[in-house]
Formats: sequence, C-alpha cells, structure tokens
Amino acid sequence: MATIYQVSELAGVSLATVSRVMNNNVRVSEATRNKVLAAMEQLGYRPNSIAQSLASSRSNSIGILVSELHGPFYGEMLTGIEAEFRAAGKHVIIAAGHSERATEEDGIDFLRSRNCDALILHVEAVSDQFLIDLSKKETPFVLLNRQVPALADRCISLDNELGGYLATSHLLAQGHRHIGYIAGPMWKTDARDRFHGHQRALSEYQLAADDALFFEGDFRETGGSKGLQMLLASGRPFSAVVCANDEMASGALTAARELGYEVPADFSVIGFDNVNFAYYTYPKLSTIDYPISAMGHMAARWVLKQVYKQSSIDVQQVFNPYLIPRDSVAEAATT
Amino acid sequence: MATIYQVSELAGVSLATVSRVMNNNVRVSEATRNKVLAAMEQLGYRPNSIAQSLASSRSNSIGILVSELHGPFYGEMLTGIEAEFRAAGKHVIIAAGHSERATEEDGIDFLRSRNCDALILHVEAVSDQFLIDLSKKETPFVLLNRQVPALADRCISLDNELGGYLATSHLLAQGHRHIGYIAGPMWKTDARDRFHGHQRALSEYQLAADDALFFEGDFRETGGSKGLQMLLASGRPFSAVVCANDEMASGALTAARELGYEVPADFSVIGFDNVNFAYYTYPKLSTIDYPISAMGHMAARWVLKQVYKQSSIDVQQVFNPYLIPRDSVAEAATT
DNA sequence: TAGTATTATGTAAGCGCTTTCATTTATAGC
DNA sequence: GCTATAAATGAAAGCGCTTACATAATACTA
Repeated sequence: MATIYQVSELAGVSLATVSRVMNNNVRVSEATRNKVLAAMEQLGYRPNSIAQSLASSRSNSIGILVSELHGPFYGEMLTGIEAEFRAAGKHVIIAAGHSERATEEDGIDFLRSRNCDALILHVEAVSDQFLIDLSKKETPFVLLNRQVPALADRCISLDNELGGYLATSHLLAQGHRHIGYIAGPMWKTDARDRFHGHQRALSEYQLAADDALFFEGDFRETGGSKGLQMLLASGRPFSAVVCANDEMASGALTAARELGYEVPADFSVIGFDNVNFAYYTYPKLSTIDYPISAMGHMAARWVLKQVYKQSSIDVQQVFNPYLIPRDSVAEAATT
Repeated sequence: MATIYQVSELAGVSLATVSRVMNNNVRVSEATRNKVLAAMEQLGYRPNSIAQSLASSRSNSIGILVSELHGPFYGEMLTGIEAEFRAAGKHVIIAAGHSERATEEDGIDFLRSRNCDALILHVEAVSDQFLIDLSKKETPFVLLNRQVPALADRCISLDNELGGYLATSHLLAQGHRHIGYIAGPMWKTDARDRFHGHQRALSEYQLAADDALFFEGDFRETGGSKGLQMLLASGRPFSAVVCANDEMASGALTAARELGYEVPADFSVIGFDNVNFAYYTYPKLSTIDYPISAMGHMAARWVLKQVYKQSSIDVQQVFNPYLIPRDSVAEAATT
C-alpha cells in the first residue's frame, strides 16, 4: 500500500502538501492539487486511517452499544445510525450489552479503549450515577431511549409514559374496562414508564390497575404467551390486554389462538413499538408507534453536531409516540 | 489519559518494558511486572489502541459488510459474529451494502481504508470477478452465504439448492402436485439455488415448474403478498406455494387471509430461513432452517484461525439446511 | 521598485505505541 | 573469582500521518 510519502515524491511536493490536499481545508494552488491528485490516482493511494487518527487524535469512529444486535427494534435503530454516519464518512463500532450491568460497563470500556470520538449508548442496566460519572470523562456520549435528568442534554428519548397512556386510552375509548397488562421487566425505565401511562389513563376513568391482571414479562415473545396464560389462569374477566411491546403482543396473540380464543372477538390486544412485523401478525396488531429509526438518525446527528461541530444540524431530543389502530382491538361488547 | 510514558516513569522502567508487560509474551521479571501493573492501576492507564495499531500494523478490528442492519436474518448473523469477536477482544466495524453493487464496493473500500485485519462479507451484488481480484489484495476476507468456486476456501455457505429441494419435497410428499413458487430476486445466487432445488424435487416426480405459477419477489413481505395475488390471478389451480424466504411467506399468509383464503385448508405455504418470527405467524410457518447464527460464528472463527492464527479452532464451511414442519403445510386434498 | 501583505509550500516535531538490537545484570561452570 | 551463557531491560528507530512554524513565492501598494 502506498504511503503519503510516495505520493509526495511522485508529485514532487512535500508530505505536508499532500496532507493538505487530502484534508482540503487549507489553500493549495490548483496546479499542485492536480499534480497530487494525479499521483494518488496513479498509485492507488488510500490514506491509512489509523495513522490519521493517531496524528489528529480523532478516530472518526463512533461506538454504539445496544442491548442486542438482533430483533426488529435494534435493527431499525442501527440502520438509522449507520446510514447517517456512513454519509458523513464516519464509521461505527458496535458492541452488544445484553441488558446486563457488567456486560454494558464492559462494552463501554471496550469502546472507549478503541478511541471512539463519541458513543451512542442504548443501555438499560447501568445506573444513572454510572452515566453521570462517565459524562465527566473525555469521551462524549448520547443516550438513546433513556432519560437521565442530570444528563438531559444528551438524551434522545421517547415519551414512553405518553405511549402507555395512549394505548390504554384507546382501549378505554373502545369501551374496555377490564384490562390486563403484560409489562416489560419493571427494572427497565421504559417498561415502568409505559405502565405509569397505563395507570394514568385508567385513573381518568376512575379505574385502577388490577394486580391480578398484571404480569411482568421479558419483552420477548415467550413472555407474551406466558403472560396471557397467567391472565387467563387468574380467573379474572378481562376484555383487553395491553402488552408493553409488540413481541410480547405477538406471543400473546399466538397463545390466545392456541388456547382457542379469538382476537379481537374474545378480547382485544394492543402492542407497543410498531415493529415491522406488527403489520403481518394475525390479526394485524394495533400498536403504538415508536419512531426508533428516526431516533437513531437523531442520535447520530447529535454526534455530528456536538462532536464534529456540524453546527447547521438540528437535533430533536424528545419524540412522541402515537397510536396505530389496526385489527387487534375492537369495541368492547356492551354488557 | 495517561500514556505509556507516564507509566514507565512512575514504575521507574523504560517504555519498552511497559510495552512488554502489556503484551505479556516476552519474559519480564515478576518484580518488574508487578511494579508496572501497579503503576498502570494507579494511573488508570488504558492503552491507546490506535497507537498500538499503527505501531504493530494490526488493528484488531474486523470489517463486516451485510446487506442490511435490520431484519431477522442479518440480526442473527451479526449477533453470532459479534459474540465470537468480543470474546476474543477484537472489535467489529459494520457497514451496510444494501444489495447494490456500488454501495457494496464502496463499503468494502470503506472498510479496507479503516485498516481492518480482515473482512466478513455478505455481498450479493458484486461480481465473482470482483471478489477474486479482491482476494489478491492484502486484506483477507471470508464470504458468508456465497459460493465462489475459485475462492472456495473462504466461503461459509449453506446448501441452498438442498434447502429448496427439501421444501418442495416436503410438499410433494404431502401429495401436492400443483405448486406455486414465489422466488427471491433471481439475480441473487441463493434465490436461484433455492429455485433449482425446487426444480430438482419436482423432476423426481416427473413434474416441471409451471411458469404461470412462478413469481419473482424481493425477499420481503410485500413481495410475498404481491406474489400470492399474482398466483391467484393467474387462474391456475394450485394447492401449495413455496416462498423463497420466511418474510415473503409471512406476506403471502397475510394476503391469503385478506383475500378470504385459509392456510393450510385452501393451500399450503412453506417458507425458508426459519427466522425467529416464523413460529409466531398464523398458522405457524413450516420452513427450512437456515443456521445463520452458527454460520456467523463460523465466519468469525475462520478469521480467528486464518488471520489471528488461533490454530486450534475448527471451522465448518458448508452447512446443511433442514426441514421444520409446522402448521402451514397440510396434506393435499385427495381429488 | 522597494516594502509589505498574502498565499503557497516545505521542515520537522510529534501522536503513543511496538520491536529490533544493544547493553546490562544475573546464573552457572570451572 | 573469572569467563561463558542466558535472562532482563533499555535505547532508539520507526508506523503513516497532522500541524505548528518557517520560508519562499507572488501580488499589491505607494
């Protein structure tokens, strides 16, 4: 692989000049620039980005930590982030945190030691305090899908409480009064927030969540089917169930069918996230849209703006969920 | 951030010694090693991986190029790869190729300029020749889900032809004789191979694929629903349809339902890939298992073995698909 | 045309490590 | 105690760039 030195020799100029034409910020005469460009072309020169990083102490790489690499949710998110950075000539280094504190901290460490210019963190298990401490170190970061008041300026988040509220309100508006709830792991903020929204909607109707109709799931399909079975086993009547995400809703749908129930005839189901496959379940899942791809883009743009100083970029930090009514919710039977 | 120099000063040794204890291959006396370790600890020293890379000309990073970052298939694949490398202390740089030639070549370029020690490529649009040329350059790479005869030793692939054969054989064994086919984009090798398997199975029954019952889709849900509509519109009777992947099968299932058909009562449907959600469709999708996660692991291990010389690792290069019978395929009505 | 302000280019000192080679120190043999 | 050998450590030259700073070339002014 050719080095900058060989280019400079061929072009008959100094190293510095070659470097200048690469980072075409400084003025170089048109003639010289062309000579250099020609030499680069001829040698098939490509800059060694490691050397560039070392010399300039910017690595042009951004570390991304997500809980998982698979799953519709994270996939969308990563796509949004990658697209934005790729266009800007930056690259992403990705690690998975698996929603475990140790793994997440480890991942952050790993990314930091890779000299990332910035980090985009989708972390669930580390404490707020850990993040606050981290914010005092040199590597800037932005939090996706998390609200830490002390770090508000670096949070890109969805109003999960509102989403939970919207879901339950929808059910309520359709006449449902006995509503089951299959939650996410309650140690996760978003799971809690969604549930709080649920409670708020309920309280507007002078209702309260029924403990017997509450199940704490795991945000995965199996959690949804297990949850539905528990709800059914409770013996308590219900005409609707809200699932804290689409994957659990999908599991619940499948379980319902297996147990001989029909949705929405026997009871309605609503999900959360509006992941891609929600449209392909049967019945089509009513859900709350989570603009995760847009939020991924936004996190990337935050970095572009704050870290790479592309000041013209606008960043939206708080996103709002909205209802996507489809076929899994119907009016409550009037009894 | 502390540098190696500060560590060496604090420990009262030379740079070289500190470097040695980091790469603990060379012999350093126990006493010195402890002094250095203590100094590192005290300074919170962490090596600058960029500098390490420049000096050692290994970057400890592996470039991954996939078609998309989202979707159940790629998600699984990335998870497999990341897990393997993370454990080995390597990191992955990920780019998306979007199944377009220019974007893929661009992505490869991008990754190479990032000084990756190796590349794992899931490319569909670049030519075999391009890859052969690439193999002559210095960056080693392994191909996932692609068979290039001249590069056989760096291909990790599935026998797609066999998979296609298994799917159709299953249908045939259930008595189906009129079988529709919703293919992937036929310029993609895997789509073609699967179709060839389909033809082979058919020929064993002295049957041939019916052009009127063939639709070239796009491997996505919409392609499946469009495909099914075309099949239905053709006026040709059929009792089963094979979809070249699960996403199209899911789309076909949804479309069938919307048009008033029942699967598998009116016709059977079989997919391909066995992605996570195939179990949650209605009816549960019969499909062909594609061990993509295992293959992702294997691609990573190929790199560990070939590039990082971890010779104890075993690598399996060709994987076999197998049938997962579920509920979307039933026996053909005996007429 | 000398004098000054601009612009273009070159020189050279790092960036924080690895690694070769030379040197010092410890170990052993006689 | 003195050499021969091995083990531990240090000195220093890069890796391929960026970036002050210095200098040379050109343009502009009076």
